[in-house]
Amino acid sequence: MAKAKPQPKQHLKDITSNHSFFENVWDVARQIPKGRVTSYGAIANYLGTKMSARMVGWAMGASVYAKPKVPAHRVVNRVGLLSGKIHFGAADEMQKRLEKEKIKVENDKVVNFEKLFWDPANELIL
DNA sequence: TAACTGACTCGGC
DNA sequence: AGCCGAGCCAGTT
Repeated sequence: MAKAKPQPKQHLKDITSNHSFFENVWDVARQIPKGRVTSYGAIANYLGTKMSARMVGWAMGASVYAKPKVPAHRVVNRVGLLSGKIHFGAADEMQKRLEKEKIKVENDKVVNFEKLFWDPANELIL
C-alpha cells in the first residue's frame, strides 16, 4: 500500500473511545518523562505481552487518533533507532521533536540511548 | 476465508 | 558480529 492520505478512519475512532490495548500503550507512552525515551518492547513487556512489541508500534501508528496526543517520538526500537520516523509526515519530524527535548539524534539513532532509556516496568510504579 | 504485512524482538548460525 | 527465521496480534487485501 502506497502513501495513504492522512484521513482519519471511522472505525479506528471507535477504538479510541474504548479501553483497549491501544489505550494501555498510549497511557504508558504519555508517562514517558520529557527528555527520555523507551522502546516498543519495554512497553509491551510492561503490559505483559512482551512478544507483541509489534502491536505497540502499531498502536503508536494509531496514536494519531489518541486524545490527548501521544509523544510517539519518544518511542524507538530496542537499539534507539528512529524506526517510526517515516510515520511522522516529514522525514525528520521525529528527530526534530526529540532534539527539542535535548535528546541528541545522530544518523536516525538516539545518542546515549541506554542512558536516556526509560523502562516503564522499572521506573513506573504500578 | 486465507494469506500478508508491520513504527519489534529474540535466538540461532 | 551480522544475517535469517520464528513468534506475536490486528487490520487489510
